[in-house]
Amino acid sequence: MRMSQLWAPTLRETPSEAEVISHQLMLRAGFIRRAAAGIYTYLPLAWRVLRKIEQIVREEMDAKGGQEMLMPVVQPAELWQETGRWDEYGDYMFRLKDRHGRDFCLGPTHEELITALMRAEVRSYRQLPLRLYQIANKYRDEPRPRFGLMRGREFIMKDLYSFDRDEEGLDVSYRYMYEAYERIFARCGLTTRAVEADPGEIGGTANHEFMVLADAGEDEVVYCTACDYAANTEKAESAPPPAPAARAETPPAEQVATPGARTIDEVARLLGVEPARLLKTLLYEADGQPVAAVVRGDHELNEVKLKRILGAKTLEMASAERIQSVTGAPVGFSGPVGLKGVRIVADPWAWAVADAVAGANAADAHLIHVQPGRDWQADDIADIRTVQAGDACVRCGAPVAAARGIEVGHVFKLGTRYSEALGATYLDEDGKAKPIVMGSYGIGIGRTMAAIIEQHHDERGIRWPASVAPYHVIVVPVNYEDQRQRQVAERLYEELSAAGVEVVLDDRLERAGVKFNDADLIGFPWRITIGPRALAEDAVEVTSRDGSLQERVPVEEAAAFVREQVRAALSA
RNA sequence: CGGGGAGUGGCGCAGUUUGGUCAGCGCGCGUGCCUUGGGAGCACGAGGUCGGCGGUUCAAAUCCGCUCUCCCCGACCA
Repeated sequence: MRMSQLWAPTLRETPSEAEVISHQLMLRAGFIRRAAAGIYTYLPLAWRVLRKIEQIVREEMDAKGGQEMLMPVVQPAELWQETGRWDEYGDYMFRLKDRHGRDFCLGPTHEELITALMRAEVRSYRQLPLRLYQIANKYRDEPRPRFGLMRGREFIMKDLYSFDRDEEGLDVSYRYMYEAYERIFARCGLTTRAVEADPGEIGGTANHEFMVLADAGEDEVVYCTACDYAANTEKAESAPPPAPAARAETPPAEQVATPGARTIDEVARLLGVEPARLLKTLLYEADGQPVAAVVRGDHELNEVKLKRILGAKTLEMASAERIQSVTGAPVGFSGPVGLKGVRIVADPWAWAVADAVAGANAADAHLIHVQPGRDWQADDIADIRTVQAGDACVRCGAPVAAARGIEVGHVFKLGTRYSEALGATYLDEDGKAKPIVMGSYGIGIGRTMAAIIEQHHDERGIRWPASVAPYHVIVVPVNYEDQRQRQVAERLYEELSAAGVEVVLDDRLERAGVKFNDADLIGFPWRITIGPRALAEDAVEVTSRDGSLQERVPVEEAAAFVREQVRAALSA
């Protein structure tokens, strides 16, 4: 490809809409353009990268017995009504009606459709297992599209569904996918970490998220510094508090005035005690019912955990009015002592504070010398706090670390939730109809591209790993109008093309600086520079974008040399 | 949805407080000359219903009302 022909509209300035580096660079390097919020056109360079990622995904899916297919984007409402997700999805789903007024949606995922397919087609255990996948657009009307391709409303996803006879079969499919994912992301040049995750609404027994560690990540993960425990913070477990020593005598609880002190910090400072001695009491409404969650003053409540423990469909913080009516005190003075008509959930660490300070449920007052069991009771004592860096690992006790992550893949054991809802059964050897045991495995293709950029860039632009680079090499004659330079450039371009190397010739009549900057911005892994300095010795300069290579190579050997570099990198 | 911010040539922005020589700057774009090792220089030039609708006024980018879109912070997910 000649640069004069390649449509890569690079921008000198960063469009103001872009917040994270991958989004900025994709815009600036001429990879994508926005069509609407969260909806993008992939320009030629991006499409080449996406196709390469897809190809890696295909190869690894096929290697694990996956078979590619393609399902419709437009899906009938009936299937979604059968599983109840037509209502559950709410505004999240793009909906439309056909000319007859029948309801459809743009598929946000394909469990319903493919399970209905299995229901219609699979009769016998002899037809199982099946692992079917597609790479297709998904549609989710995100409340807040963000960060370019990181969170779009239309996005490309690989989704594979496994269908097995039983749990053992599912275990095999799951392990296959897990292994395939590790290979896929490694081949894309990504450093990922598989973490345990909250299954959310989809349900199921086990699931892992594949996280790319990057500052731009929307998730937080914690991982053990010693063992291999790693989990999404929303699900990560805390090690329980050490068993209390012989319980010291706590003086009787006593109310003290704390005028205006509402926050943990304010109360701690006013009373001269550590935040860890305080009880933080947060009031929520779970499915409309008031709930008090008690965590230690220096801990954070984890709403996902609380929601799961309560088994609630909705969970939101109570309004100031609600708090006033439930506790009899304004916001900032709630405490578990004497709370009536409220379900109290206490974190074990809060429950373990023997001589605590808590809100008095009265304006401008707190209680000191509060003792669990004596002064207050909990309806549930359960892990509801957010793990923090430095906490003891739940598995081995070593300190855990925290990092931000981008979720690029998610593997789920679904079990029989969908097959039962939709009646997808097979006849087993014993002649009995049994629900198919399912798994679901997604990879965000566009998000993977964004994540690669997050992990591979510098101040000049993108630094594509060779495996997914839109092109491998750019040939840059410093001055294309110079006869000699032009001849050498054209020759190398042809030799490399003939050798199967994906090469771009920058034949534009631009100044060298412009060409170098575009090359760095777009991120070609290798550059061959043809200029008077090296040419005086019948040589050209070969450099790699990551800075690891910088060599003067004779013109005669240049094509072979670069071809070998590319070959070696691709087979690595 | 709640809270904040922004819509002015392709991109980045000024101008809005205090209506009236405010349709302006930089980059980009076109033509010519010149130049060619890290986004050169000179000259000429094209390009904007100031997001939209409606009001106030002699006069609106500027004031008022409505509306659309986008971005950022909180609850979801590949």
